Formats: sequence, structure tokens, C-alpha cells
Amino acid sequence: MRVLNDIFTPAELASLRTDGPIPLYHQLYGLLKQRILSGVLARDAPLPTEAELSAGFRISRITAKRGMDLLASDGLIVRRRGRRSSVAYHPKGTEPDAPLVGMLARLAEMSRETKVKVLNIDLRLPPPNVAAELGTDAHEQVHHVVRVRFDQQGIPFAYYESWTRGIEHGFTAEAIEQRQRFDIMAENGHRISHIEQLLNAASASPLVAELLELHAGDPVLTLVRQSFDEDGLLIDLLNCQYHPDRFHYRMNLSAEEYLA
Amino acid sequence: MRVLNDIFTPAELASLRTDGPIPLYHQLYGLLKQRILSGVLARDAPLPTEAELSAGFRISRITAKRGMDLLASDGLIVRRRGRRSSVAYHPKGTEPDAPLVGMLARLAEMSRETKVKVLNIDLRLPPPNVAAELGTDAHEQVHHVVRVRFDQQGIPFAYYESWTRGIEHGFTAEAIEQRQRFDIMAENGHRISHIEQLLNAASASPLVAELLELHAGDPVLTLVRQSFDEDGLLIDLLNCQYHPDRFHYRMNLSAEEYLA
DNA sequence: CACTATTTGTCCGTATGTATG
DNA sequence: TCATACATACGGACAAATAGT
Repeated sequence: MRVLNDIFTPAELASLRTDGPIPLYHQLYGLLKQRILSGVLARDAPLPTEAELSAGFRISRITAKRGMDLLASDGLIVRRRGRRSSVAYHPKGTEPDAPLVGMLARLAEMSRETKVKVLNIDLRLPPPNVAAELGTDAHEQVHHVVRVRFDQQGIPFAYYESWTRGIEHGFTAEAIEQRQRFDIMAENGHRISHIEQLLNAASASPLVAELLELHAGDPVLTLVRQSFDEDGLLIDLLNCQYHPDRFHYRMNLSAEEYLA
Repeated sequence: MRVLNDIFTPAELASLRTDGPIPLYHQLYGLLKQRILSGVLARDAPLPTEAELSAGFRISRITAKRGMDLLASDGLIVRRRGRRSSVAYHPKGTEPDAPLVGMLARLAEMSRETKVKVLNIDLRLPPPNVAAELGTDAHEQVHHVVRVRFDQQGIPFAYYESWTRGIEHGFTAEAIEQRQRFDIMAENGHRISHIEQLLNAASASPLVAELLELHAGDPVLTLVRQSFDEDGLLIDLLNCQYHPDRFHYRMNLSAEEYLA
């Protein structure tokens, strides 16, 4: 059990639960997958045997085997009879990132480097909390757009859902896929002059998970962005969810900035 | 089915999967729970009936009922015979947050408002990947500190693990709990002049989960901060993990900043 | 007051998935 | 591979509480 104890702490070995909704074999799969994708277990690193997993996690050998089979079907490990399984995957280099400071200076660049697909666009009554934030009255409809962003290789990394008020024309799926939404807002008389953003983490819903090639419940980086025009009116409410392995936010601060 | 279509998009209604590891009733539970916790469904808002959920999501009424029963056992909704179920929960106000711009101007304030407890402090050889980032040679020891931050009510919301080089004196648990680490670094001849931060999401490890009162695998907001001194030397490597319900990052940008 | 439609609560039987030894 | 136990999911049926006519 030497290999096993090098990989997992005693607390982790006791962390599998049968009272929750996720099957044991899938919890084991998730633990090992995280180690491999994060590079803690490098390529060709030896993995625990089914017997070690069975004893260490206190599960049956069949259950341990199912978890390992999932990893093998992902191509993350190699299994052969009589041999200890080993890691077949090597984590990639860098993910796309969006700098937080001087951010919009890079948003244009980002929209050139990546592609957006609009999944749904309609004019509808927003849910009460969104209406309250936007300050629209009870029967005012706003533009609701759901879209996914792909990197240059066509791999999805971000899910967006936005609510936008005060738009009379030009808010079509085609326009949103090809231009920046801020330009369309400006053409409708709303120049964005102030932005507020909140960053947090959340669990992926089944829908977001499917679109971003994650599993439901996996962590996602979330961003809520409020965009205000020159009159201080909230024009646009954007909710983003990012694939954590494919995107992150970066910020640089110099002493002048943060000591000001 | 009026209520149901006000809450879910057609894509969401078709998003439940039986091929994944999460049971249908738990996927439904997750979807509704998110709507309630985020405030989309406000207190006393009418919920879909079991029959509506069954038809809309194309699941059996029993399965819809199980999802609703889970919400009821969480105290999030109220169910009574003959009556449509309704929301019983009202989302709380605000969590502590750290503004990203002008950030260090508020870090001092934050350290007054909150408390830190050092769990572990030692001088040790860093793991290879940390040593590579710091640029230390193979046998150079650095200060390693693990700590948890609590809000004014004594509720934990952040886990920190840091690696710091070039410190000769003053790096004790007491000093770190009472002062800012940047001040101690400055006293050792390393004035921090530049910071780089990466924000992302990850799964809580069992240790972090226990310290932050989460479950292992729950999403956490992560921050990696590299602090450089005036010579461009990386002095401090900090890894933070935040409880997503108790903390978030906020940033404000004005047009002058982001159009520069 | 009864009558009815609505909605949730409970139970049955069956098929499949999960986990054990 | 087998036998066993329990969880998940389905459809159907009926009972019990609620609200409106």
C-alpha cells in the first residue's frame, strides 16, 4: 500500500460516502482524475493496484476496478494484466486567460482569438431578481442571450447568460457572434462607462456541464458582470461560467496601483 | 405548465441525463436549489407541481417528487397536499469581499476586520514545482505557512498556504496572526513592488473542506499570488482557497481604465 | 353544505444500476 | 461469474388535504 499512501492522505482514504448521490466508483474516479489532470501524478507514474485501492478506501475490488476502467476509457491511464497501471496523460501547458486590469483592452483581442455560438436568444420578461437589479418594471421585456465561447481549436471553455435592456435594434444571433455586444449597446444609445464584476466558484449544472464537457457538480469559475451606462443605469447583467482547466483570470498589480 | 416554462429554458428541460453518475432526482434537486439560493425564485414564489416537472423534464412523478422532497428536507421549500409547493428560503445579504483593484489598499482593512489562525509554520525544502517557481536551488529551505482566515463572527472563509524565501527573522506564528506579511518581508529587505494573481475554481480537498466547513469535492474559489520584490525576484508564493458562499472577489472598472 | 378539480402522500410491481462477498 | 441486497426509476392506482364553485 506504499503507492496509495504516497497519493492520498488518511482523510481522503476515508472520504468516500455512500449516503450522497454519487456512486463510489465515480468518487474514486474523480479523486484519481484530479491527481492526473493537475499533474501530481505525472506521465508513467505508477498507480495503486485494485487490491490497494480496495483495502485503502475500504471498497470492494469490483468497485475499485470500475473506477480504474473509467480512467482507462478516458485514455488517462494504461492498464495491462499482471502490471501495475500507470498514467498515460501529460497535462497541457497554458490555458487562455483574461487579464483583469486593462481587461477590456484585451476583450477585443479575445473575441478575435475565440468564437461565440449563440444557443438561445429571445426578448422576455426577466425573473424577479434580475428585474429588480435592472430596475425594469413588472411587464418590461429585455433581451436574454445564452451562448458558449470556444477557443481556436473549437474547444468550449465559457458559458454566458446575459440580460440586456434598452436595445431597439441590432441584437441578433449573427451580430452577437461577430461583434462585441458593447458596440451594439453603444449604437442603441448606451455607452458603457462603468463595470462591476464579482468572481466566485460554483458547481456546474447539468446543462453547463454538458456544454463545457464537464460533469454536473464539477467546480466552475463564475463571473457576474454589471455594465452601467453614462447615466449610471444598469444596462447589462452578464453571468459567466468558465471551465477551470481551460480558463483563468489573471491580474497584475504594481506598487503604484495598489498603494495608491 | 406555465410556471415551469417561466423557470426553465427548453434546453434545461432537456438537460437531465441518465448516462452520467448523478441520479435524475438529484439533478432536478440541483437545478431547483440553484434557482432558490440565487434568488431567481424568491420567497413564497410558486413552484412547478410534480405533474408539471414530470411532463416538462420527461421523468416520472415519483422522481420529480424525490427531488422536491430533498428541497423540503433542506427547508428550502414548503409542501402541502392540494397546494402548489412554494419557496421557503430567502437568500442572505452580502458576503465579505476583496476588491481586486485598489486591492492592497483594502487588505489592511481586511486584516483588521478578520482574524487569522496559523495551523502550521516551518522552514522546509519546498516541493519541486514550488522550488522551480521560486528559483531556489535544490537544498535551500523556505518558510512554509498554512493558515485559515475567519470573519468577525469567527466563521472560517479562507485557507492559505504560502512559501516565502529570503526571510531571516520575524516570521513567527504570532507575528503572522497580528501583522501583515508584507511588512515582515519589507523588514527583511524585500519590498514587494509587483504582484501577479491567477483566479480559478477547484474542488475542495478533504482537509480544506473540513477547515472551511464544506464537503470534499465542493467548489472553492482559488487564488495563486506571486509577489515580486524591486529586483524582480519572486519572494512569496501564496495559494488561497475561498468558501464560495462566504467570500468573493469584486472589481470595479471605469471607462478610463479599461479603454486605456 | 356538497361537489369537483388540483395537488401531494402512499403503496404496488417491475426493471435496471450499484455494491458487496 | 454468481448470488444477494439495496438504490434508482418507471407506470399505475388510490387516499388525503386544499381551494374554488
